[in-house]
Amino acid sequence: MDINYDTARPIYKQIMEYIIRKLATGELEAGEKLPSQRDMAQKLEVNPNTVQRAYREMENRRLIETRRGVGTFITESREKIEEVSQELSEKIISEFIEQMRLLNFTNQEIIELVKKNLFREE
Amino acid sequence: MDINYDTARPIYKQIMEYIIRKLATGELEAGEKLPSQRDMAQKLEVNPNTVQRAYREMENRRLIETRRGVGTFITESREKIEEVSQELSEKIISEFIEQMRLLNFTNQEIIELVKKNLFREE
Amino acid sequence: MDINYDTARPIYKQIMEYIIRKLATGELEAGEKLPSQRDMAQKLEVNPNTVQRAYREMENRRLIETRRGVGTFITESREKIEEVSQELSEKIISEFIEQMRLLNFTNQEIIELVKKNLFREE
Amino acid sequence: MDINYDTARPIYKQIMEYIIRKLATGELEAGEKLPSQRDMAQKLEVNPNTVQRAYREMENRRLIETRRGVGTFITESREKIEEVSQELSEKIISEFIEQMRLLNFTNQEIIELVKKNLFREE
DNA sequence: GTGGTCTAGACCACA
DNA sequence: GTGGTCTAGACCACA
Repeated sequence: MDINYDTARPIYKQIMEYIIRKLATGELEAGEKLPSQRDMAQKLEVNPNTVQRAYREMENRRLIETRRGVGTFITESREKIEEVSQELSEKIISEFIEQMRLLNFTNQEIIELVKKNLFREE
Repeated sequence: MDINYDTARPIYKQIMEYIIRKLATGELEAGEKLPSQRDMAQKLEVNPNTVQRAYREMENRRLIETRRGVGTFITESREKIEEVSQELSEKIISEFIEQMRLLNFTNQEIIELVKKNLFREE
Repeated sequence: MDINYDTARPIYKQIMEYIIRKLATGELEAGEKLPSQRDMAQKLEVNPNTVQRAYREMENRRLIETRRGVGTFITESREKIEEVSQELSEKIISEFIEQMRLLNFTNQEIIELVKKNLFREE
Repeated sequence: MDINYDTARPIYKQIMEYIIRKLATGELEAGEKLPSQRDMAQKLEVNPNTVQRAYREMENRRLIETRRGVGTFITESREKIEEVSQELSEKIISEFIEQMRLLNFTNQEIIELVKKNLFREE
């Protein structure tokens, strides 16, 4: 994972999205053990507080569970994982559309612009 | 214009984007006079300092020109306006695509998801 | 005369320096009549208040004299003119040297850099 | 550093030039950490907001990088530092020459006047 | 502890 | 009236 220190995007959110992406793409699975906060911090070269915050927020959303003395685990609930993954992509798409609408682009124009960009980058 | 006071998005950036959007859609034109800082602040119900910061950052980008004692004006350079407008939509689209790619969506899936969302909202 | 609206340099000072330069170079002479504030403002496409301020400051320095109902005149005192002209160039030079010294340039380096720039611009 | 509170020169610009001068003379180097906004403000006896503005403008020019929660650092790019240092002295010299030219001084006269002033001040 | 945003308000410079 | 600078201080986000 590449942490981007320049961007306005907070690091703890980058970590959360990194994990949710891994869930969405199947690289991480239900019940799997996550690296300890300490290890994760070291691996990402990031302050342990920052990892803690990311884990805490994911725990609040019931995406992960911390078992004292044992470690941190992805939830066993596949529904929960599915839900969070969906949420992430839904959010990305709807924010994108909202912003394009503010620029007065029509549906057709939005589709064309997306296509153009998808091809250009190949 | 709707200022969102709750969001993480700083007000001064919201003001900047509001003006850039108006330029992109042609509601504001090259050389046009902007409301004075005080008037804009009153209209948006924010502090004049906040408006000033938005104006100042746009001046640093050469998008607007301020003349002390006179007022604040959109640049005369249509190229500059075009450039900044393009930049805005380019940035929105490429960030969107980048995020979708990270989620392992294929080009085809991205297009389908965009279409689905565009129609659903109608 | 070209007024520069972009610069941080206030217009009224630009007007003052413009007139002092004309005195320094002999284009304007002792006792000569200046354009009325109104005419000057029109010629320079500038707010009459601005011209008034420039005239007022020059009057404070006894460089010009206003005779009510008659007009505004350069002082008759050649010494005064000489003094103000000198002052202007002295000020320009000593501020320049001070700034270069702050950058730790030696006398020799300053002279070399000035020479290089004088030639380059020819 | 001496802040001049009386002058027309804004404090935040004085801070910027102070730092750029330190870069130009090598007292500050690429990658180095700057004092925190609060510390710098206390040291200079100015308001933290004023320091922040100086830092922010330098960040806009990519001269420094700030990381929230971590601190403020000189850019790693030696080229950038070189560029900004050069810019500063270039600007000082060319503005000086421009003003002298307006007073109809010849190249030779400008050089003589500079020399005379450099020696007088010793 | 470190940076970021915002408000309220004073005072100034300029046109 | 219009923009520019600065202070004091609150509150937040992040590491």
